Amino acid sequence: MGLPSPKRVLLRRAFFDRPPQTVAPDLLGKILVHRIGDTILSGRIVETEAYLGLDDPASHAYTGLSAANEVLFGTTGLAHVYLIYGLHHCLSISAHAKGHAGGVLLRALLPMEGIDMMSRLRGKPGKTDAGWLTGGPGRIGQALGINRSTHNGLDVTRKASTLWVADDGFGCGSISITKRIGITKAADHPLRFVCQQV
DNA sequence: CCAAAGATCTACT
DNA sequence: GTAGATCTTTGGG
Repeated sequence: MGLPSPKRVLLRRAFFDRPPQTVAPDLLGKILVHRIGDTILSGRIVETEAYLGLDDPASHAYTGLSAANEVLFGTTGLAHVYLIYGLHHCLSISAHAKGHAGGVLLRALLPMEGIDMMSRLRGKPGKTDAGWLTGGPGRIGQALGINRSTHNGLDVTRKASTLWVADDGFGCGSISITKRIGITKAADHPLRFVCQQV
Protein backbone atom coordinates (compact mmCIF):
# COMPACT_ATOMS: atom_id res chain seq x y z
CA MET A 1 0.00 0.00 0.00
CA GLY A 2 1.24 3.45 0.81
CA LEU A 3 1.42 6.29 -1.64
CA PRO A 4 1.41 5.54 -5.36
CA SER A 5 4.95 5.59 -6.83
CA PRO A 6 5.55 8.75 -8.75
CA LYS A 7 5.87 8.23 -12.48
CA ARG A 8 9.36 8.66 -13.85
CA VAL A 9 9.97 10.29 -17.19
CA LEU A 10 13.26 10.42 -19.04
CA LEU A 11 14.91 13.78 -19.41
CA ARG A 12 14.85 14.99 -22.99
CA ARG A 13 17.89 16.05 -24.93
CA ALA A 14 16.73 19.69 -24.89
CA PHE A 15 17.26 19.64 -21.12
CA PHE A 16 21.00 19.41 -21.78
CA ASP A 17 21.10 21.86 -24.70
CA ARG A 18 21.75 24.78 -22.35
CA PRO A 19 24.82 26.17 -20.60
CA PRO A 20 26.17 23.81 -17.90
CA GLN A 21 25.64 26.36 -15.12
CA THR A 22 21.92 26.27 -15.98
CA VAL A 23 21.68 22.50 -16.31
CA ALA A 24 23.61 21.73 -13.10
CA PRO A 25 21.05 23.15 -10.61
CA ASP A 26 18.17 21.71 -12.64
CA LEU A 27 19.68 18.21 -12.33
CA LEU A 28 19.28 18.36 -8.54
CA GLY A 29 16.39 16.12 -7.50
CA LYS A 30 16.51 14.10 -10.72
CA ILE A 31 17.26 10.37 -10.56
CA LEU A 32 20.32 8.65 -11.99
CA VAL A 33 19.53 5.06 -12.92
CA HIS A 34 21.86 2.24 -13.92
CA ARG A 35 20.49 -1.15 -14.93
CA ILE A 36 22.81 -4.14 -14.56
CA GLY A 37 21.00 -7.19 -15.88
CA ASP A 38 17.84 -7.44 -13.78
CA THR A 39 19.10 -5.14 -11.07
CA ILE A 40 18.34 -1.44 -10.88
CA LEU A 41 20.74 0.85 -9.08
CA SER A 42 19.46 4.37 -8.63
CA GLY A 43 19.78 7.49 -6.56
CA ARG A 44 18.53 11.05 -6.39
CA ILE A 45 21.08 13.62 -7.52
CA VAL A 46 21.85 16.03 -4.66
CA GLU A 47 25.15 17.65 -5.66
CA THR A 48 26.48 18.81 -9.03
CA GLU A 49 29.15 21.02 -10.51
CA ALA A 50 29.19 22.86 -13.83
CA TYR A 51 32.27 22.84 -16.09
CA LEU A 52 32.08 25.45 -18.78
CA GLY A 53 34.25 24.10 -21.57
CA LEU A 54 36.66 26.20 -23.63
CA ASP A 55 36.35 29.26 -21.38
CA ASP A 56 36.88 27.36 -18.13
CA PRO A 57 40.46 26.41 -17.14
CA ALA A 58 39.08 23.76 -14.77
CA SER A 59 37.11 22.00 -17.51
CA HIS A 60 38.35 18.89 -19.26
CA ALA A 61 37.32 20.62 -22.48
CA TYR A 62 39.53 23.64 -21.86
CA THR A 63 42.48 22.47 -23.95
CA GLY A 64 40.32 21.70 -26.95
CA LEU A 65 38.93 18.60 -28.59
CA SER A 66 40.81 15.34 -27.99
CA ALA A 67 40.05 11.64 -27.75
CA ALA A 68 39.81 11.95 -23.98
CA ASN A 69 37.20 14.71 -23.89
CA GLU A 70 35.29 14.38 -27.16
CA VAL A 71 32.05 13.62 -25.32
CA LEU A 72 32.00 17.17 -23.96
CA PHE A 73 31.82 18.50 -27.52
CA GLY A 74 28.92 17.83 -29.88
CA THR A 75 25.83 15.91 -28.81
CA THR A 76 24.59 16.73 -25.31
CA GLY A 77 23.16 14.31 -22.75
CA LEU A 78 26.05 11.85 -23.12
CA ALA A 79 27.97 10.26 -20.26
CA HIS A 80 31.52 11.56 -19.89
CA VAL A 81 33.24 8.95 -17.76
CA TYR A 82 36.86 9.45 -16.80
CA LEU A 83 39.42 7.84 -14.53
CA ILE A 84 40.92 10.23 -12.01
CA TYR A 85 44.14 9.63 -10.07
CA GLY A 86 44.30 6.20 -11.68
CA LEU A 87 41.62 4.97 -9.29
CA HIS A 88 38.21 6.56 -9.45
CA HIS A 89 35.67 6.53 -12.26
CA CYS A 90 33.69 9.77 -12.25
CA LEU A 91 30.56 10.57 -14.23
CA SER A 92 29.60 13.83 -15.82
CA ILE A 93 27.01 14.56 -18.49
CA SER A 94 27.66 16.69 -21.55
CA ALA A 95 25.64 19.89 -21.48
CA HIS A 96 26.13 23.11 -23.43
CA ALA A 97 24.51 25.45 -25.89
CA LYS A 98 24.92 24.63 -29.58
CA GLY A 99 28.47 25.18 -30.79
CA HIS A 100 29.96 25.14 -27.31
CA ALA A 101 31.37 22.47 -24.98
CA GLY A 102 30.94 21.58 -21.33
CA GLY A 103 29.36 19.27 -18.84
CA VAL A 104 27.94 18.71 -15.39
CA LEU A 105 29.76 16.53 -12.85
CA LEU A 106 27.57 14.42 -10.55
CA ARG A 107 29.08 14.70 -7.07
CA ALA A 108 26.54 13.05 -4.75
CA LEU A 109 23.39 10.91 -4.77
CA LEU A 110 20.88 9.77 -2.20
CA PRO A 111 20.64 6.03 -2.89
CA MET A 112 17.15 4.76 -3.81
CA GLU A 113 17.16 1.30 -5.40
CA GLY A 114 19.77 -1.46 -5.20
CA ILE A 115 21.37 -0.28 -1.99
CA ASP A 116 22.79 -3.66 -1.01
CA MET A 117 24.42 -4.13 -4.38
CA MET A 118 25.87 -0.64 -4.06
CA SER A 119 27.38 -1.50 -0.70
CA ARG A 120 28.87 -4.68 -2.18
CA LEU A 121 30.34 -2.77 -5.11
CA ARG A 122 31.80 -0.28 -2.63
CA GLY A 123 33.54 -3.14 -0.85
CA LYS A 124 31.70 -3.23 2.48
CA PRO A 125 28.46 -5.26 2.20
CA GLY A 126 25.90 -4.01 4.70
CA LYS A 127 27.37 -0.55 5.07
CA THR A 128 24.60 1.64 3.70
CA ASP A 129 25.30 5.13 5.02
CA ALA A 130 24.34 7.45 2.17
CA GLY A 131 27.32 9.74 2.54
CA TRP A 132 29.76 6.88 2.45
CA LEU A 133 27.90 5.03 -0.31
CA THR A 134 27.41 7.75 -2.91
CA GLY A 135 28.69 10.98 -1.35
CA GLY A 136 31.46 11.93 -3.78
CA PRO A 137 32.07 11.55 -7.52
CA GLY A 138 34.39 8.56 -7.15
CA ARG A 139 31.99 6.85 -4.78
CA ILE A 140 29.11 7.25 -7.25
CA GLY A 141 31.18 5.56 -9.94
CA GLN A 142 32.09 2.64 -7.72
CA ALA A 143 28.64 2.23 -6.09
CA LEU A 144 26.82 2.23 -9.44
CA GLY A 145 29.42 0.09 -11.21
CA ILE A 146 30.31 2.72 -13.79
CA ASN A 147 33.54 2.64 -15.79
CA ARG A 148 34.95 4.42 -18.79
CA SER A 149 35.19 1.49 -21.21
CA THR A 150 31.56 0.48 -20.70
CA HIS A 151 29.79 3.77 -20.16
CA ASN A 152 31.69 6.63 -21.76
CA GLY A 153 29.57 8.15 -24.52
CA LEU A 154 26.27 6.51 -23.55
CA ASP A 155 23.17 8.62 -24.10
CA VAL A 156 21.51 9.19 -20.73
CA THR A 157 18.29 10.32 -22.41
CA ARG A 158 17.63 6.73 -23.53
CA LYS A 159 16.80 3.76 -21.31
CA ALA A 160 18.41 1.48 -23.88
CA SER A 161 21.74 2.88 -22.75
CA THR A 162 21.25 1.10 -19.38
CA LEU A 163 22.36 4.39 -17.82
CA TRP A 164 19.84 7.21 -17.80
CA VAL A 165 18.43 10.17 -15.91
CA ALA A 166 14.75 10.43 -14.97
CA ASP A 167 12.43 12.96 -13.36
CA ASP A 168 9.80 11.84 -10.85
CA GLY A 169 8.58 15.34 -10.13
CA PHE A 170 10.02 15.61 -6.63
CA GLY A 171 12.82 17.96 -7.54
CA CYS A 172 14.83 19.69 -4.87
CA GLY A 173 13.52 22.13 -2.30
CA SER A 174 16.32 24.58 -1.67
CA ILE A 175 19.69 24.87 -3.36
CA SER A 176 22.92 26.24 -1.98
CA ILE A 177 25.63 27.46 -4.35
CA THR A 178 29.35 27.36 -3.54
CA LYS A 179 32.77 27.22 -5.13
CA ARG A 180 33.77 24.00 -6.86
CA ILE A 181 35.74 21.40 -4.93
CA GLY A 182 39.00 19.63 -5.69
CA ILE A 183 40.29 21.95 -8.41
CA THR A 184 43.13 24.46 -8.45
CA LYS A 185 42.32 26.46 -11.58
CA ALA A 186 39.29 28.79 -11.76
CA ALA A 187 38.42 27.69 -8.23
CA ASP A 188 36.51 30.81 -7.23
CA HIS A 189 33.45 30.58 -9.42
CA PRO A 190 30.12 29.68 -7.78
CA LEU A 191 29.44 26.59 -9.88
CA ARG A 192 28.73 23.90 -7.28
CA PHE A 193 25.09 23.22 -6.52
CA VAL A 194 23.91 21.31 -3.44
CA CYS A 195 20.39 20.19 -2.68
CA GLN A 196 19.51 21.14 0.90
CA GLN A 197 16.01 19.67 1.14
CA VAL A 198 14.70 16.89 -1.04
C1' DC B 1 60.79 9.81 -24.28
C1' DC B 2 59.98 11.25 -19.54
C1' DA B 3 57.73 14.02 -16.04
C1' DA B 4 53.88 15.87 -13.89
C1' DA B 5 49.21 16.71 -12.81
C1' DG B 6 44.67 15.32 -12.26
C1' DA B 7 36.57 17.41 -11.80
C1' DT B 8 39.51 11.62 -5.56
C1' DC B 9 39.23 8.48 -1.60
C1' DT B 10 41.16 5.98 2.23
C1' DA B 11 44.12 5.00 5.92
C1' DC B 12 47.03 6.31 9.27
C1' DT B 13 49.39 9.71 12.63
C1' DG C 1 45.80 16.72 8.87
C1' DT C 2 48.84 14.48 5.67
C1' DA C 3 50.37 10.85 2.66
C1' DG C 4 49.80 7.11 -0.49
C1' DA C 5 47.48 4.62 -4.07
C1' DT C 6 47.63 4.06 -9.33
C1' DC C 7 47.12 5.21 -14.44
C1' DT C 8 45.73 8.16 -18.28
C1' DT C 9 46.57 12.27 -20.63
C1' DT C 10 49.23 16.17 -21.60
C1' DG C 11 53.20 19.12 -22.23
C1' DG C 12 58.12 19.81 -22.54
C1' DG C 13 62.86 18.33 -24.20
